[in-house]
Amino acid sequence: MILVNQKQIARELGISIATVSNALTGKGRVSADVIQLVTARAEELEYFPSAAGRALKTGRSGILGLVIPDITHPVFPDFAHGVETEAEKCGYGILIADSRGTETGQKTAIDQLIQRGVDGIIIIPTRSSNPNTSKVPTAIVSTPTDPKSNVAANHRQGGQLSAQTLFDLGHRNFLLIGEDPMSPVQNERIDGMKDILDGAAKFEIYWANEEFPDLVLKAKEGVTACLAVSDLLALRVITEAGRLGVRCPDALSVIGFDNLPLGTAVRPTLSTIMPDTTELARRAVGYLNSAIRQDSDQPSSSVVEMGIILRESTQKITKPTQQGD
Amino acid sequence: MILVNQKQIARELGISIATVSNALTGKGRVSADVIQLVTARAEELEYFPSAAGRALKTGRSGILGLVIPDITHPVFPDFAHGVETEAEKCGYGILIADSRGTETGQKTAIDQLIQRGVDGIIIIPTRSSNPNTSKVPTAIVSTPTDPKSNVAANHRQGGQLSAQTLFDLGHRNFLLIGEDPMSPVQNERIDGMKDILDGAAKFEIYWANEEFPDLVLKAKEGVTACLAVSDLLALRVITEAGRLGVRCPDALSVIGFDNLPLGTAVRPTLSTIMPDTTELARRAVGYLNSAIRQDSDQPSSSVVEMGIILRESTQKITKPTQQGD
DNA sequence: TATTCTTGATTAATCGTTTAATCATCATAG
DNA sequence: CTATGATGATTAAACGATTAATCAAGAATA
Repeated sequence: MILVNQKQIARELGISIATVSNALTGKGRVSADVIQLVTARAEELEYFPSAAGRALKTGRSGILGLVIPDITHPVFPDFAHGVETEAEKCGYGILIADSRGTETGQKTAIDQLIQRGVDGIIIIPTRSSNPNTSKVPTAIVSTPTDPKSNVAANHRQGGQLSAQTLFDLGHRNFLLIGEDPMSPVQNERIDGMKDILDGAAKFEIYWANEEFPDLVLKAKEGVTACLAVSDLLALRVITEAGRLGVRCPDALSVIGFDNLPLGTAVRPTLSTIMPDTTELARRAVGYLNSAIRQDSDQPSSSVVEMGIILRESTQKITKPTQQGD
Repeated sequence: MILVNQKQIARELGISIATVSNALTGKGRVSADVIQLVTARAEELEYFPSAAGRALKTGRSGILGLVIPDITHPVFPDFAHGVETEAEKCGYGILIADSRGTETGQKTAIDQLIQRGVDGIIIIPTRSSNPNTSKVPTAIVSTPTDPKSNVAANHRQGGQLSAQTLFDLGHRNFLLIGEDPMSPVQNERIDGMKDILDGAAKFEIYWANEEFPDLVLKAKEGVTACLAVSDLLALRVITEAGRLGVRCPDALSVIGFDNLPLGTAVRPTLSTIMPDTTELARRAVGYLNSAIRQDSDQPSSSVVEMGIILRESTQKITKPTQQGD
């Protein structure tokens, strides 16, 4: 397999290398027929410009770095997919690096990427970390309350959507379930729920890492709806309820977050609040792209609204809420 | 931010560029004190060798490509994580490309990666496709029955493990549930189950895409165990059973595949057959690495055994099987 | 006819690193 | 005292693409 480069094309056609380059990139002054000739020959020989050669001269590698705290986090695949397709549209490839959730891991991941010559980096930061972003354009995908965030999903609005939807279905006695009270994302979701329910309905908050509610007891107390901060948690609620004889959605409506694949596998299928990861990815890449090109008219931060997918796990309340204990 | 390169270090120390390069790579003949001097100065200036410059000269980019049919496939994250950590150990970065499950997508993804100068490619091929592997070293991660496969998980043995485990718990009347009868992976898993059960127990096979079994009826017919080819399917079985009043695991033991995160969220928690994706990734990278270095003593194909994780969804049979219908 | 413009192509330098070839210096051996 | 070697450093040529500067030749203008 002989390596085919511009030199070879130039030699075969008896012209200079510069003309080949100009013909292929359409930059200098080249006659139409020479362009024709060169592109045809390049096609025949299956010529691909050398990434290294081009990068060296232009100082741009055409590669973006993607730093994620935990590749196994369920939100990641959709996001990565979006980043990848959007990046491709802009002519970029995606180099992934896992920060393993630690701040030092994040630092080395970023350094690695810079070392490999990426043109820019998309970072989903580990909790409350301060990624060093001086050496290369950066897009930070975090939460709306994070001041460093460039792109974020509106978790709070998602929480509002979650609560409002079930409120509108007639529910007035809620269980709000988070997992980790230290998680900013989960707290924002819970805050959004509270925005709607405060003063308008009865509700209790549980953090599953600390204590999981007794669903039978809660049902007896009049709870008819459960708002979970994640689909995994919602799944736990549904199945726990099922085994305890609290029928879902007849006796208990449940809604989750993130639109995981499990949502269509579980019975009843799971209603969920869905961050538009594709849009998130588009904005992150778009932001980064114009940061690289130094388009200064770029918004410093944008927030993506969440949507809802209604399935079987949520339904209109069937019996009036027992307001008493 | 001034770009710091070997030239600058050389100028500052009043020595030649070649000496700087030699000192840093330890290749030519350089006195110990000069090495000391150069490395110290490089450290101070935070010098990083230019990936482009090095790649151009050496013809190696230090980057591996990873082609996956569907980034949202639940097995992917673990695998990608393994590939990434293992690659880093060997000094490689990982460029991901999504083939979108189509053969043309796969072809363009591979071309893209080659164009970007990757040193090798790991491919999880789309169904029964023939990835063109001529231009660059390739490791194909497929199934043991795929003749092109270099690394594979032993799905059949996994199926055997699944069936044997429940057989050993006393079950004699099985439901085998797949999703897509066209999937090689699922068929191999089912074949493995049949290896154990054929002649030793009663069993029926259902493909959920075509028809989902009536679990109440099946329970009445004496079925006590359900072997699903994926955790998602197992989840559906568990929750479907739950809603129909077939108690799990008391009346029905269920086991899945892939060790998805949902397995610990669902109640009862889900027993599962687990492909060792970390090991798979290690072997894929290892294979590719030695293919790149042209170590010819490389096994052409290796198969990774599957393991099992026992949780609550499987248990010893409580009542004797009703053999008759 | 001499001059300027335009067009199309070539030269040569450059990006940062590696590496073969060369050179200078000094020590050792003949 | 000269030849040989070893050592440590330098020169210069790559790698492949891009691009500013230059050049040649024909067309248009004065």
